[in-house]
Amino acid sequence: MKQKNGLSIGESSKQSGVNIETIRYYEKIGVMPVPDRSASGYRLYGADHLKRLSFVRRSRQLGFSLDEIRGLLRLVDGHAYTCAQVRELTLDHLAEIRRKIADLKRLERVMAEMAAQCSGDRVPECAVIDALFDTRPPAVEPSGRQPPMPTATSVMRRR
Amino acid sequence: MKQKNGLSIGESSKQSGVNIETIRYYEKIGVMPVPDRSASGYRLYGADHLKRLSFVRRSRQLGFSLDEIRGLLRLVDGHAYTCAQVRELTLDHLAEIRRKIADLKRLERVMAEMAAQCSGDRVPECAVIDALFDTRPPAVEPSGRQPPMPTATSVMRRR
DNA sequence: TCTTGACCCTGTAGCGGCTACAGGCCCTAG
DNA sequence: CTAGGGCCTGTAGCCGCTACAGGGTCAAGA
Repeated sequence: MKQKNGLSIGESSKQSGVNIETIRYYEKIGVMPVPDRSASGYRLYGADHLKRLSFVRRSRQLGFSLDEIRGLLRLVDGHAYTCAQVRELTLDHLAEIRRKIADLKRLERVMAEMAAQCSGDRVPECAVIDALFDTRPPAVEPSGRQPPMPTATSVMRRR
Repeated sequence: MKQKNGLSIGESSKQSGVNIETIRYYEKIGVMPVPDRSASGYRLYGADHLKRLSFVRRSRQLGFSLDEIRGLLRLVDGHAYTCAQVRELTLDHLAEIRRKIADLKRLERVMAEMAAQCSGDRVPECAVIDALFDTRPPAVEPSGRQPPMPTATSVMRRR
């Protein structure tokens, strides 16, 4: 598997935990650099590629968007980042996570309340359905934009 | 705006809070029924359509996927649902929300810890970057599938 | 009556972040 | 020499919309 000048994409995938298709995708969108190729056209990766792949994976796990990761990588690549810059991105992201948590907690409360209304009866009447058919507008809107989480998380108003 | 046989799509959009394009999209994917048309081909909506639109909107706000909503609507349309069936869907959904909250809270902790390591110095060394480059695997995997939230929410292992 | 502008129509393409294929080449083990 | 796994490129699909382009329709004002 291991050529003298690098690892195959499959080996890199195993070691970094990033899917093969995803590695090629990252290359296509410019998150990963174009790698060297073997004589027969196979991609060859070195230790620096592996580190970068792990960086991207880790950042994705932490919920950074690929765009945010591009920003982080630009700083890293330029060796020009300050800790303060990085912290700012991190804190922005943290704030967004907290917004999501708050939204989901409101959601949780509403769902739990709806479920609690259910008697489990066989009749075609159900508090949940009634609540969903209720046309009153929700009182709490989701806190700002949340593009990484397309399903809305706003909440019905208190009953 | 109001024709004798129904509301225009724009009026329905305003009253239901569902975007015009989204209403047409719902029709295309079969969540909304094909409406009557005026002589000139305009869609005409009645009170039942408005109720259904509100139902879908409300359910989306509560994080139900369109597929789950289709399930709810099938029950409603058949007038054959039991409260127990609906409650089951609701509780499933509630469990998923709770998983997401738990994942996000782990995330929050890790991000906050990382940010706290930051000194704000100008030097090109940063605890956040270091942590992201750290190749150790995360200890906590995300709890099951979470397709509605594509950004991963697994978390690095405790430092 | 004509014109303007708001509305509506269909159809298609794009978003993010992948994933899954189709149809081919390459490489190694038996 | 053949079978199988790996790798290649390119394209299409997933969700839940949103944003066009390129037209038709309708009502109010000059």
